[in-house]
Amino acid sequence: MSMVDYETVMSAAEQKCIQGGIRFTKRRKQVLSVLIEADVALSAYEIAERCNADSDSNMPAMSVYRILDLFQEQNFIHKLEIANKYVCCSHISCSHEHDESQFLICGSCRHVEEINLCEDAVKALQTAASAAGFSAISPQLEIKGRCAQCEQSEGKAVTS
Amino acid sequence: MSMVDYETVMSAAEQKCIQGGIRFTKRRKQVLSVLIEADVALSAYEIAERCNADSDSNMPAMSVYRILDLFQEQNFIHKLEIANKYVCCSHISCSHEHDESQFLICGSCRHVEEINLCEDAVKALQTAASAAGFSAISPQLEIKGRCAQCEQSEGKAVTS
DNA sequence: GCCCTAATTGATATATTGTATCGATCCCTT
DNA sequence: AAGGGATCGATACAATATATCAATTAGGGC
Repeated sequence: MSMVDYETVMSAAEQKCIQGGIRFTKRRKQVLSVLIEADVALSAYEIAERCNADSDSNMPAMSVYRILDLFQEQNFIHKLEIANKYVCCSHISCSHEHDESQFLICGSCRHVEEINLCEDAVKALQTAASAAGFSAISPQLEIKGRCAQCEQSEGKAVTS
Repeated sequence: MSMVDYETVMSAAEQKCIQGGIRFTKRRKQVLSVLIEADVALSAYEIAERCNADSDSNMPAMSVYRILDLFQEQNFIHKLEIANKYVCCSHISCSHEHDESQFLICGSCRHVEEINLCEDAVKALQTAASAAGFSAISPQLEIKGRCAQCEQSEGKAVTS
């Protein structure tokens, strides 16, 4: 999220918008900025709040949802459906194809960590999925777990 | 879900409640019945509707949520957080330990299919998770994909 | 059997997340 | 400059979930 250079990502996004025939408007820049600069996954309403935090802008949640939908189509962001939150894709400015992404999500505090699974594990998932008639699994995987901090602090079980 | 015998599951649940010192009340029986007999994952409000469908019962959604929480603690059911729906655990009446469960969820139509991953794939997930500081991943895995029917019918991409 | 206590339920309000709709505005193309 | 599609504003509403507190019910000891 903040490992990549802000300007690089923003201009890459702008280029991809132009190539896709859509506009990279002020609203859209605001939302992408917030997501690039966030070090955690954010809900749509949290994104709206952050857009409105330090300016005279009035970003309605409705617009955030519209822009998030657009960004998902463009593969600029991922929705973490387990957490109902959104994160910036770490490969916006990469020229190569969209990678698989795997996210660990803490069942207690909802902390999110991005990991890289070995290819074999991913292949095993693909195989199991196609055996069940699912022709394509999403390149994105959400895994619910329990982060070190929560594990340490108290013993309440992960809701399975 | 309906591969297991209704009576077997209900009485196993009753036994586990007694052992856990909680009551297996009429309300709770209603909810579990609905989930056992459902062949698809249901939302909390859908469960309430089905409870109220063919009787003079008036199950409020509030009660459904309370009972679902309880059942999750007892490992009677799973919440599919990607779909915001609930399914009966297929191992309520098993004496052995709670198995891993993996659910494929169609990103288009939300159809749910339960699969069994090979141990190696699960181990790979566990390893990757602990490398990232997640001490325990949930035994349940939700995988978003695209079911055969949706793949066939139209070409809209899975939201990644 | 009766009472005490804790578990369970009822009832209501409210928070959070997300979708639908329709008119206004902006901006590119001609 | 005008037409038309993309974008945005504004409002309403649906779906999912939590908080709270009073009322009721059910077991366990006497």
